[in-house]
Amino acid sequence: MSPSSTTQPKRGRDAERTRAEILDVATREFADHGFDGARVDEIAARTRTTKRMIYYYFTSKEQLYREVLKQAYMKIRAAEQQLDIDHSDPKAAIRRLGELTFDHHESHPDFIRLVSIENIARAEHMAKFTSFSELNSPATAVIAKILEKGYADGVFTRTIDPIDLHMMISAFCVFRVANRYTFRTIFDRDLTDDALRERYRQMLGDMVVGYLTSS
Amino acid sequence: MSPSSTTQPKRGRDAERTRAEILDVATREFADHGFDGARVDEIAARTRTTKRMIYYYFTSKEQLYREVLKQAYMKIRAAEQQLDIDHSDPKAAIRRLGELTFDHHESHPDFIRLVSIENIARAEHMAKFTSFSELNSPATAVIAKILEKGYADGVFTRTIDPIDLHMMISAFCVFRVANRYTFRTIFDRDLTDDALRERYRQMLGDMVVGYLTSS
Amino acid sequence: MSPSSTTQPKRGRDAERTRAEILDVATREFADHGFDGARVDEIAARTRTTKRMIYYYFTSKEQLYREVLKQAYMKIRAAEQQLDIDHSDPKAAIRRLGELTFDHHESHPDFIRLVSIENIARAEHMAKFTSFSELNSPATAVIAKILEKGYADGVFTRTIDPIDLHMMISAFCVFRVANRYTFRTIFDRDLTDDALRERYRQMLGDMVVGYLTSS
Amino acid sequence: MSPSSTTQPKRGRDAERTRAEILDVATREFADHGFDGARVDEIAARTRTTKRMIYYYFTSKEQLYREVLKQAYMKIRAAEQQLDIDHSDPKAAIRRLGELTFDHHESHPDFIRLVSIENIARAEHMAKFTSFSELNSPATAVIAKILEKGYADGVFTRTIDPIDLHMMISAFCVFRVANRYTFRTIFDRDLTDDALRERYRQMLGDMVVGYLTSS
DNA sequence: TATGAATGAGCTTTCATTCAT
DNA sequence: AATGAATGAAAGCTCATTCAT
Repeated sequence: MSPSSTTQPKRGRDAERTRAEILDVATREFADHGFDGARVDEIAARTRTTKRMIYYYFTSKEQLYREVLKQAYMKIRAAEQQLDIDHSDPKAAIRRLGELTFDHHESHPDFIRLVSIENIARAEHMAKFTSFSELNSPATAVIAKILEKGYADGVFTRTIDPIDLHMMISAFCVFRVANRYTFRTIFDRDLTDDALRERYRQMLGDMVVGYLTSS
Repeated sequence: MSPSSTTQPKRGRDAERTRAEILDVATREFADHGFDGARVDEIAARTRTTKRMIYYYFTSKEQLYREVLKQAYMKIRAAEQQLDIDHSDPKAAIRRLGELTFDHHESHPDFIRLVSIENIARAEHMAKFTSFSELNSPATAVIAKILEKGYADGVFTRTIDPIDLHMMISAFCVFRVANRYTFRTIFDRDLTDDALRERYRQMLGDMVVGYLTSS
Repeated sequence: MSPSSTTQPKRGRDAERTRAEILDVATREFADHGFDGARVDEIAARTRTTKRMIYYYFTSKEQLYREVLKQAYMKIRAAEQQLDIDHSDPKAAIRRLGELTFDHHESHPDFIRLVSIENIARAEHMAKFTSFSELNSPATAVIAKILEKGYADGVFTRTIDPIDLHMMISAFCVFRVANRYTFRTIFDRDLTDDALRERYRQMLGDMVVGYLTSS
Repeated sequence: MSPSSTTQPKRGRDAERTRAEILDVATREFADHGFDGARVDEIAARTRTTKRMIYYYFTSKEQLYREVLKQAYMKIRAAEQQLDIDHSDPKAAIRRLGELTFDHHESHPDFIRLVSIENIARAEHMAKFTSFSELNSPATAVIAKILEKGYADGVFTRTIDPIDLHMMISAFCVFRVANRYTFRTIFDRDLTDDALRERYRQMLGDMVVGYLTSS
């Protein structure tokens, strides 16, 4: 319908594809080396376009990084939207949420690296985004519902703020992925070893349920 | 009073002091900006010596970083050696250990930043150290003893590996400090806010004791 | 006259020319001071471009040196291709070849200096070239032909390998140019003095012919 | 006898020994890397003394180099003094001189490298020596005598200046050693190969005798 | 005589960015 | 919309040398 779509459809789509490709390659580069360690030249080299194009589309290294970060969060949040948990059994539900979070972090190490990188930068890049509401995790809403049911049913005896519980779960899941390198070096234990996954997955659930039901 | 104060020359001399000063300033610079973001010029500027001296003492930026990291770990471990916990009441003991860890991380944010930075680098700088045994946390030994007593007394009902429990505690304490910037941006909550400290401090103890006593 | 002369922009553009200019100036700098003694800054200063451009075109000081060396050899070889010698009289022919080599070395002292420099470096820079076959002197082929005719005619009575004869001639011509400074200092004789040129030119011919005809 | 020899004989001798050791190590370093390529640190590292001592004894890198060069020439000249040639047969005598020169150069590649290096520097370091007369090769005097006898006996028919003949011989011997690296790279022939030595040794004699006896 | 500590000056190289069409 | 060529500024690092006793 749009005039451009009829006159130069290939170009238009290519532009979108090029942008996406740059973003994709940049995500890996930033996740691998941090903001300062990332090289615009390297990103360009791994793309079918040139360095000049990166500036053409993204203006600067910093803005490119911001777009990378934004997209990473958006993808994560989109995935979280899918959270479909049966609330009939609160214990099982909160355990299930923990597992989903656990699996999710494990399968998105680049995202976790970007978050670490952003924290090293004191989140000053994020601060330049226009909107944040869209980034707020839908997980907290799910947690809130589960807690509500749990308290109503009397199966949860200790009260906790949903955001705090989200933090507790995240801490466990993030640490395991984010700090695995130094942890392995010091304790000679690979927290992300396949053989240990199930152990930690269950430990998380036990920990959360233990917290909510004791006292 | 000291004889050296009268004989010491105008410049330099105390090589050990100069080295220590460089290390000190470098710790802040690396913690603030990461390895690639840190500037040797900046470190020099904040020291009474020159950039040349940094290379004289530390050979390269990377070796300086390694020394910074090593010293950071050694200081932390030295502090942990002080852990003096009364084991008579296992519940109270493990709670106390959690609090000490909690306080410790809170008061050493630079160390936590360095650890994050090192994990971004996949711990490859640490890997170049000669010895690691000295870095192994004494906390795990303390935990082991507490658990032993707890199981013997029958107050702890769920078994856990000491290293895993150390991980659980660390995850909570580290996340709160390391990820506070992105967390605040997204959830509008400063995890290190003074007003919230006691809440999280207690939450950690409840979480650990809850885990060990439930089931 | 050329259309490009009217449309060309103010700065740069002719990349090939810039490259050639850098190469030219670099040749002199390396020939004058050796690899380690040469200064990239100095090369830049004598060019219409900047130091940055040198790295843009040549990546590193070493690669620039390699290109300089390669080009020097190629120019020399191209000149040797012109060798047009009448083979009818073998004695005259080999004498003529000696003279051409003699003149050639005299008029290319920079090339001889570069060769000395490369030998100091044990030819390790040359070793990084891809192909050498192109550098093989065409002079040896010419020598081979002259020798063949000489032996067939019976005017040459001593056999010698063409490459060895090339070496004998080169040794004489190269030494006179390459070692003239120390020779002059010690023997107070400038081997490249104009007044002596003809004497040495003829001495070379006599030496070669003497070798081939005696015994 | 001297007072110092009785009061601190060890020190005195050590000083001389240290100087000699530095000179020895420096010779190799300069011969290996040229003047600019040589590293004072490296020389110090390979000595039992410190870098500071090098400056204590030799004032500067350049003066150290000059001493190295001077000593190298003096050793060579001292060896040449030994030249003991039977003059009864001029042909055999000049052939013998050539062989001695040939062997001499082959066994002192470092000297030849230093000479090349000095020529790269246009002999400006040598120019700063106080005396040169001592450096003048005694070989020319020997050559002069042999020539004299040869002309008197009528076995040599072509006249040549002794210094020029020395040059002719040196050119052959020096080139073979000095330019062997580039020569091997280009012609795939190692001029200093053991298997070829006798061939070139004889070629030199034939060349010289051929020159002196032809025409 | 001997020396450990210090250093100014300058080197090669890198990097994000913009010019000019 | 797209791009090859160019670049200012600064980074990490090196080197011969001297200070201060």
